[in-house]
Amino acid sequence: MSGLRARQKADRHRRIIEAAAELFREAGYEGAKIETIAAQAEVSIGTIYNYYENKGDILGAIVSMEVNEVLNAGRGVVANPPANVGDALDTLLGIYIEHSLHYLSKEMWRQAMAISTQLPDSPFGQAYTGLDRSLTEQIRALIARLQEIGLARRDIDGPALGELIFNNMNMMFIEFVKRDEARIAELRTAIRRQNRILVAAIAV
Amino acid sequence: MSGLRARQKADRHRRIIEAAAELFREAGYEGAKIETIAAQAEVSIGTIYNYYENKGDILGAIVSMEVNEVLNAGRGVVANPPANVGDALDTLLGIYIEHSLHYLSKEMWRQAMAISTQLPDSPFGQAYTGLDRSLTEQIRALIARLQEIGLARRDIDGPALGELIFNNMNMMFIEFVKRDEARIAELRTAIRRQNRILVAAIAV
DNA sequence: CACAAAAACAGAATTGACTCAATTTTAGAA
DNA sequence: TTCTAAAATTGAGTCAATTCTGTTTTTGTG
Repeated sequence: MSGLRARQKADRHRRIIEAAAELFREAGYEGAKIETIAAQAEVSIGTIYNYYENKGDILGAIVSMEVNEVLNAGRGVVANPPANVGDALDTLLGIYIEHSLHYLSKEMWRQAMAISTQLPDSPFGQAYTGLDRSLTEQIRALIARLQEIGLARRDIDGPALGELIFNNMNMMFIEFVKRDEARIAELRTAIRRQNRILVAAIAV
Repeated sequence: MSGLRARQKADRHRRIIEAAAELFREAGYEGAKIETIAAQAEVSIGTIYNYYENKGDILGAIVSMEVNEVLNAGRGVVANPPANVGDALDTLLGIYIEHSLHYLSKEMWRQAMAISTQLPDSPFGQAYTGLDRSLTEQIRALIARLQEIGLARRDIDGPALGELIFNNMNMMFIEFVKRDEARIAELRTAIRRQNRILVAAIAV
């Protein structure tokens, strides 16, 4: 049996997330009150806390969906990378960055990032760290692929390089979401400029 | 006249910061109540909010003092760098990292970082961004110095490289403060490993 | 010195996230 | 169908940051 209880549970999860996503978008994270989310999802305040440990975890569920989509989109690039190191990196990181504001506003990103460092052991804190690691692994996979194909030098420390590239992009992205007026195009240009140093060092 | 009002103001600032620093250390950031800080500083709650916009700004004042000390310590290295690129970078970043936990616990760092991304336009948010920029500039200055002396290639994009090195260190530091069990020695080793790639690319 | 305006202070009231004890609903055994 | 234990829901209550308004202190002028 699919179980009445299990079905109701999934349904309530969905209603809470949908209500929260809408309110976060309309009123911002701080502006969206748990009371309002509860009303909109037609559950009580207590029920929300039965499903999520705290307000941040609700945002976390939304962020996780977004990042997982990005990871999926990245798979194609790793499997079939452009024919030189510079373009390969630019394409993969470009996917990450261009996707980033589809569902999440800069304010939501700021909150999500803040919560993940503030409460690294909360469910979302751990999930976020895991997502960062997955992104790092994907970049590492791309580098390994490029080394395999013979586009990148084999004597380079691939894992360390992958982490370096991810860390740099991530910090640039953090600065990007901190400034509302910052544009995606400028972010990509700046990252490309930094990566050029690395590309020169590792391209065969 | 030095002004009674001005003197009282400076005195109250000092008392608030001292009380807060002590309580943050003893009870942690979340554990330190504004009410208690006010009592210990012998001012009212309202007065604290007259001096600082919010609880985060109090922590911010403490963090700023710490980072400024680090910047000062770094000046010596820039003025008189070790005789090869790898050691020069390692020495400067080593100063940053080794100093970092002198006055501030990991929990305080987590809070400070979280606040700076959560409220980038608050007084502390802006100050923190400024501090990051100063650290980046110091690394850039070191690279420029190494290029001058002839230890680093002149055809490298120094500013971009400086930002890359800072961003990577900073992100590694963020992950470090997120895990209570992480050790400074491991952090330095990991950063050294990553920088090795860069050092190989830029040393003459 | 007396006084009015400006600045700073005080702490009660507000606000919103989160808790918890009581109530309701579901599962499944008899 | 009836009953009981377990699971889930509810919302009033708690707690701590922040706001707000009335009071006090300081300053500078006549």
